Amino acid sequence: MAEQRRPDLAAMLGGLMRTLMAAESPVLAEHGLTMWGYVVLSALDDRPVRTQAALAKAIGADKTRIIGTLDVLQEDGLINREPDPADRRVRLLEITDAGRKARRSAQTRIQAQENRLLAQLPAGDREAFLRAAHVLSEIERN
Amino acid sequence: MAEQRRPDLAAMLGGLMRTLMAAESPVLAEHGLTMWGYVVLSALDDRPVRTQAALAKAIGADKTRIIGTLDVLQEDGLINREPDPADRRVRLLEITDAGRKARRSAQTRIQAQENRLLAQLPAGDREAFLRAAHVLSEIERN
DNA sequence: TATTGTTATACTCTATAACTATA
DNA sequence: TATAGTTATAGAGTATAACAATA
Repeated sequence: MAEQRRPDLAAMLGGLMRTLMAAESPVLAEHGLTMWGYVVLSALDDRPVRTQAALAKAIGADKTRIIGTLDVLQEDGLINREPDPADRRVRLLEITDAGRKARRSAQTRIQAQENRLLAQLPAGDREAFLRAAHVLSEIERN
Repeated sequence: MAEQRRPDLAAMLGGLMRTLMAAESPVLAEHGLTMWGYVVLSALDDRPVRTQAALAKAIGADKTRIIGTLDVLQEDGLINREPDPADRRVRLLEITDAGRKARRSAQTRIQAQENRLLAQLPAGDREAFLRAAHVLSEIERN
């Protein structure tokens, strides 16, 4: 159980993130999506989020930061966004069919890119890596 | 070998990075270091980098972006930075004893934090995760 | 008075280009 | 003229606070 010397985890993941972003941003651009646009569509596709405040919290962003993104997604017909009749302060959010289609198309391409990177790992490590990433990404999300 | 549905790797790692940064930035602050200051000290400690241009390339930063960081590190006595007698355009960089001490103290604390996170994984996954992160972080660095 | 979403402001980061001092 | 480092400028991204409209 002795700790071995190793590079900082944050440094390794930071480098990997740069590689991933470089590979994926052209795919997003082809789909006419920004990174934040893709993040928002993904959040709305994976689980319904009623309000902008709930969405902001779900993706770890400030409520003011997502407004421009929502404006564009709405203009592009990728989300619906309308006042809640029961409480007209609130805007109800919903991904449209076009939004779902765009997101899933982008995701397929993005995960294919990711899989090409992951293919450089032995199968056992690859599975453990994804499993571990999933566990660790959910930590402190409370 | 069928691909399973999974969350995007970039999304998982992005969330984990946020967790790591939140945990580690207080440690850096206690040591009087910025994130970039720590990155620079680490690069200079791990392998000698002669010039600012070489350092910038090694850490994936623009040459103009590191200048302010170097100014502070030099003022604080954590690095030496002097013109190369053989080519006075070049500044030779070197970590000082104080710099090495600060870096290693910070790194010990940072890795302890990281190990607490990693402790939530089964031992096999933890080792595979670190191994995979190391392999993947070195990709495309050419 | 409190809450949701919006706008305005300022601040930080970063990228680009212009500059200097050497070679 | 080319290169290492620096400075200046402007642009993007973000955070904070003030605001409008509801409740």
